[in-house]
Amino acid sequence: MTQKIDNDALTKERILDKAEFLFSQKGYHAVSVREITKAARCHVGAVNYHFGSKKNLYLSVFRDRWLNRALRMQQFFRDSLPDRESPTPAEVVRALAQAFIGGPLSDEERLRHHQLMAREMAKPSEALDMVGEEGMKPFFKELVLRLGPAMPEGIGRDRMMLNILSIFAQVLYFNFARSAVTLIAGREYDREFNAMLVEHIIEFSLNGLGGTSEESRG
Amino acid sequence: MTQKIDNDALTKERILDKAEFLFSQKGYHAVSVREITKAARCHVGAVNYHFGSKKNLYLSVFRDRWLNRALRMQQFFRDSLPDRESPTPAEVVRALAQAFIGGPLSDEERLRHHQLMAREMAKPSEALDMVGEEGMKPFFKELVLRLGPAMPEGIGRDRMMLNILSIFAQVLYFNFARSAVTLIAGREYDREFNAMLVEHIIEFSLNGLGGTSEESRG
DNA sequence: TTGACATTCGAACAGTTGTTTGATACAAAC
DNA sequence: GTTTGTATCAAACAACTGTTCGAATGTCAA
Repeated sequence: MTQKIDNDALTKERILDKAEFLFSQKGYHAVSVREITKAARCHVGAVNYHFGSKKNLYLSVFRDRWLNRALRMQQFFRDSLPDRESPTPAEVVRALAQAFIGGPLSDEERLRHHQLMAREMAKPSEALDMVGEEGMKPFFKELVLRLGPAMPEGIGRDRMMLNILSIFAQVLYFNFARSAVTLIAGREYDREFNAMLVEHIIEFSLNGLGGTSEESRG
Repeated sequence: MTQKIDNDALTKERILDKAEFLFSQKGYHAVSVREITKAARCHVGAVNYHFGSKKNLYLSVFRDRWLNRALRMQQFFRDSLPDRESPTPAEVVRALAQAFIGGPLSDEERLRHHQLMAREMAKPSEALDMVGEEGMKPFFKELVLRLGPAMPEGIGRDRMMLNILSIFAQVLYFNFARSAVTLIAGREYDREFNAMLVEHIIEFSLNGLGGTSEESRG
């Protein structure tokens, strides 16, 4: 009764995958259900059958895809930290940047991930509430705890949050604003440029954090 | 023959204004012509009469509104620079950040401005080409010229561009991602928080630039 | 007043939107 | 075999999309 053998779950999964791709590329309203089903090689009713509505399909993308990836990146970040008790801020920032720029995600996955989030930030929906509570907030709290004790003394909680946000700002920007960066920098996102970006964000962020370490020359 | 006396030009201007507001808030596809005309208190045909098409209305928003504001901010930046021959990178960055965060724009104008651009970067259209060529590229070239001679020696052109992009990344982010920042930071964008943001971006950017000055405590 | 003009209005256009429905196919349980 | 539950498919739904059209309106020049 649950599923046939093969094509059943696959159809739902195909829809989810194509929907995520198209939503990330064009945004919610610019993508029609028919465009999704065409890409997923199924019929229009399939979306409402499997997900109830277009809106719910969009939420499912965040629940079943985005959140998983976010947690994977967070785990990668923890595994990248040195074994010692209290890593230096520099080490935390480096692990953070590497997890979110390099990390466990393929280039294409990362592009989807950050474009979806950028759109969600530009016009928040229930999706942001959900992944915000279950994915972003807890991780942010964790970051504050890790960075807190070792930060330049006297720095306020507010100031520290802003620092972390500035790091995410760059990670997000250099992913979702690729076209503008390409236009301005006159460079494509090839392997070499990607590597340069990683190094730049790490260095810029380490310095920005307060120049707490000479490790910034990475 | 050209215009009536009053309501003529005003209708076109009202459409442009409401269109800009709605486009910046929801994005191109999420806004219907009827929604715009309803907000502008005119009739559906008015858009096609005055602008030809919805797409052209969108382009007009960038041509007649966005570009003007960009140029105004750039001029404000120049006027903020000290009179001396070659301002230090710190002075340039400070003038830059202040022009784009504070500057000649009202809070609401700035919000519109950066949200429009963020959307355009997420999915570029002809609009980005246009304002890219006429607004962004020339200003970027100017920045490179101003910063170039005084930067930490040996820094590559590429690296310098990335530094500037990282500054813009923050300016853009803290404007278009207000909801996420509010969610994470637990603070509204009140006057106090805005002031803190300005100071943070300047400090973070000055440090990120390479810690070239102790002025960073500004 | 007359004519020319630009603008407004209301209605309608054809096309697309998300969603619903009923028929059909198919596998597993009885 | 029959029954049961699930998935696929095609057709249709009403609502909305951007755009076009012709009549009406108001304003200026002659």
